[in-house]
Order: sequence, then structure tokens, then C-alpha cells
Amino acid sequence: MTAEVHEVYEPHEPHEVCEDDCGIRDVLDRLGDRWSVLVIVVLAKGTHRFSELHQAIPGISQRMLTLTTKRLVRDGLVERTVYPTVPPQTEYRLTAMGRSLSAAITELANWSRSHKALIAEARSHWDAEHPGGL
Amino acid sequence: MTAEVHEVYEPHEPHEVCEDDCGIRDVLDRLGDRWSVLVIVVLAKGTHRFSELHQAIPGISQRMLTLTTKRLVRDGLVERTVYPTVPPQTEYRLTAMGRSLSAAITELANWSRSHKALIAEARSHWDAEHPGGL
DNA sequence: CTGAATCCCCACGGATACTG
DNA sequence: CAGTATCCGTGGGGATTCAG
Repeated sequence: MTAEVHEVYEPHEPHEVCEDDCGIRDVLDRLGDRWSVLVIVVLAKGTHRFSELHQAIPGISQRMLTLTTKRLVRDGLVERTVYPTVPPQTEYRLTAMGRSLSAAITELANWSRSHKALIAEARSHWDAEHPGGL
Repeated sequence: MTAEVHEVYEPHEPHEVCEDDCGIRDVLDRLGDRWSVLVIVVLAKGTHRFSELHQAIPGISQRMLTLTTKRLVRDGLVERTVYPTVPPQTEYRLTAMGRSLSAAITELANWSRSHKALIAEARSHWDAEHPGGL
């Protein structure tokens, strides 16, 4: 037993597709998953405990919250502080680099919002004349 | 036969986790996949044909290049022009909105580059004292 | 050359139960 | 409360083949 090591989680290794990559893949791999951005957005509002994050982000499972925060901590974007009380208490907050990224994300969010309508329009327009879907 | 419709490709429906989403998910779902950003980056340099994109982006399969460009076209970020010659020829170029997004991506790429070293350092540091991995 | 169609693997992530 | 461990379904995406 204990032979099956199912989750080694080496986020599928370096992509390093090419130098056109701009080295942006590192960031995108983190931003690309469903939850990291939300966690960062929530933490941008201030320090949160595990359960607070869990509540603030409807739909995320404990498992994914754990994994997501872990990865963010590993990347130096989030700082984790454990108070050895009983019951235990953990606080998460953005690091300086995390806040820096948060700002960059906000920029992208602004772009997203200001073009949301156009994208939706383009999609419905495309969908209209492509009944088969993608 | 023809009963099994395996790939309907409705990119797993609206997430709409919550309003904290900032509506950024629409964009992130596109940027999150492995190839869209690279296609945009390449097209930012100018018009490209299908085969040119295929060569410019090592590692991408024909299938994924087709799907990626299709989705970008659907979102109104890329424009597709077909010349009914023989053999056929297709040109892809960014739309105004596509160039706008490209600029936003460049910003993020800049952030990524300027913090690449710090992230790498944070990771190796974390990995050093966490032998078990994530 | 530019795709569309098929097959198929496996990583992502949800649900649940257990621990300190 | 804050995770960890296990099981398992879904679908993203690679490889290959066919078509216009």
C-alpha cells in the first residue's frame, strides 16, 4: 500500500512553449485556474481567515481553497499566518508582490468590464449564424 | 449512428461564481487556456496564415489551433479571411478589440517578466522546506 | 493547405469522510 | 476551525485519420 501516489501536483511542468511566451505563462497558469484570481481579489480587501475565504467565494470546495492558497503562498503572492490556538486559526493576506499583481489584475478587470458587452455581442452574433456551435 | 455527440464545446458554461468575479472570468476563461494568449501575441506582430501560426507556436496541435482561433473569432478578437484559392488560404489578424486586449496582455506580460525572478525564488525557497511538494 | 471527425488518456476538480 | 485523504466523474486536449 501507499504505492499509489495520485496527486503529486507539479502543475504539469514547465510549458516553455517558446520565447514568444514572454514568460507570461508562469502568471497565466496561476490566473488561469478557476479560483486563484478570486482569492486574490478577496484578499485585496484585507486579511481573511480560511473560513472567511470559504464563505466569500461561493462554490469553492475546501480542497480547492487549500490547494489554491497553498500555490499562492508558494509563489510568494500570499502570506499565511497560523495562530496555534485551539481551535486553530489561520490568516491569509497578500504580500507586497501579491498586491502588485492584484493591481495588474484590476487593470485587466477594467478592460474586461469595458469590453464585456462587445464580446457578448460578438458571441451572440457569431452564434446566430453558426447553429452548430463551435 | 451519429448519435454520440461528444464535443459540443460550450466552454463549460457561465461560471458566475459571484459578483466578486468582477466579470473578469469571461476574459480569463479565454486567457486561461494554454494557447489563446500565444495566438494573440503572435497575431499582434501582424497577419498570419494558419500554417504560419502553427509554425510560430511550437507544440500546438492542428486541432487546438483550429479551436483556439475559432473561439477568438467568436469573441470578436480575431478576424478570419478566407481566400477561395486552391489550395485554400486563410489569414488571421487581430480586430481593434483584439489589439486592445493585446495591449492589456502586454501590461500583464511586463508584470510577469519583472516579477519572474521573485516568483521563481519564492517557489524554490518554498520547495526547499516542503519536500513533499504541494 | 485548412480544417473536421474520432479515439482516448489523464489532470482538474467536486463530494465526502476523517484528523489534530 | 483548518486542513488531509480517498474516490471518482468530467472534459481539455494530444495523436491520428479523413475531407474539401
